[in-house]
Amino acid sequence: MKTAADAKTDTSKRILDIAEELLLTRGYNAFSYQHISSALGVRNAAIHYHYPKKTDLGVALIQRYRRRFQRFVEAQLALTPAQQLEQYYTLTDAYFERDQQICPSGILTTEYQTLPEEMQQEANAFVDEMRDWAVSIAARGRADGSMRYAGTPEAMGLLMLAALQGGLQLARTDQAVIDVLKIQIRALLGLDVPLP
Amino acid sequence: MKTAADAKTDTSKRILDIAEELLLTRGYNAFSYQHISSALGVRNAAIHYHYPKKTDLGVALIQRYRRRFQRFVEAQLALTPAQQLEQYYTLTDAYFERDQQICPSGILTTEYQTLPEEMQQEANAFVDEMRDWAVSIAARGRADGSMRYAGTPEAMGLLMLAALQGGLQLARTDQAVIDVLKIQIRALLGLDVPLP
DNA sequence: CAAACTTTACTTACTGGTTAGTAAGGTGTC
DNA sequence: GACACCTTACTAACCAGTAAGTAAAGTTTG
Repeated sequence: MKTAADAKTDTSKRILDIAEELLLTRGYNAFSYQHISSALGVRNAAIHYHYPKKTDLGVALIQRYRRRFQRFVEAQLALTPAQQLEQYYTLTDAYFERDQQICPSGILTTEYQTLPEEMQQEANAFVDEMRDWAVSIAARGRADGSMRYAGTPEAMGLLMLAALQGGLQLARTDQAVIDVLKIQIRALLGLDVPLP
Repeated sequence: MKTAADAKTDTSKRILDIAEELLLTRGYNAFSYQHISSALGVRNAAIHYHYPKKTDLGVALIQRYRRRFQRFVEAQLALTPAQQLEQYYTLTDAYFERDQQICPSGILTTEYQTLPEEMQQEANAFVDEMRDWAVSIAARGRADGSMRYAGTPEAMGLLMLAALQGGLQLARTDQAVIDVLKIQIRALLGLDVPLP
């Protein structure tokens, strides 16, 4: 009898884990099947067995992000907008603390022009989902009166997404960037700065 | 007699121009000397004659950006902060309209971990200079009363830089991003929206 | 229950293409 | 004839991807 865990082979999942690490630190064009196979202790062709083309691996990576992000969002539907923002911050910190990774949308949109079309489409969908979530935080915050800011929720959500995406990249040259941006976004939203 | 123009050979400059286009559309890791030589109609080794290592080309590119950006900043010292911001917007638009390019700091910080150390140092300096300029706009705007915003000028300048850097990348999936961000940043600075 | 097969998850060994980089030579100009 | 600016011709490394084979586990069938 097959267990649910068999659906995704252990090796298959470990390939995704290693590829994810490589994608967020080096970018899609700057990692190879060699990197993965040597990290995993198998031969090159073994990676091709699980993901025949590099495009297949790239698409699988983004799809996993999308599923994960959807669960992340759903798990926080009951939180206040301010709490949701803090969760977003926690996510951002987690990326940076793990080898100065940047967020997936940052890699995918930066390398966009060189990505195969199937990856571009997945990237579009992923960016849309992240943007929708940021906008919904801004919209709910305004609706319940907990956030006060200029402009529309659509624009404010987009600004938060863009600033944190750019911020994670800039943090590689100065790690203080993230904290400064987190505080500034709270300030622009009219939120009280949490006591240390 | 040598003219001043000979200091930088015509071919040498054209290599930089083509490399710049490739860097801002494809990224440093995703363009090769082949791309340049075929675009220029010369052989591969001719590029190596002018820039022996790819690192040399990369460093030369960033240094040219830095000189160009310094002239850009100096040419606008006399403008009001709001006018300086509009010039920054114009620069941002120019990138996007040219084959959906992104800003150099976006490429350099995203690919940062894979860049040779000499390029990393140049990139650090370049990012610092861009950041300083953004901060100075926010600072002068507050000082002369033309801009009203929450937080410190340092934080607000950094936020503008991060948002526009991220925004140029996100614009590849939705071109309306830039305009939305430009309007939102004006709003957050308490600037009147210019009439269309 | 066991022999016969099919499938899974690899391996070895390879191809053809691209990469940065080099060495040596040619050509025109001051 | 020295120098600037290129060429041809090459190397060694790496890249994604493929073909064929293998060992073990699972499945089917007599």
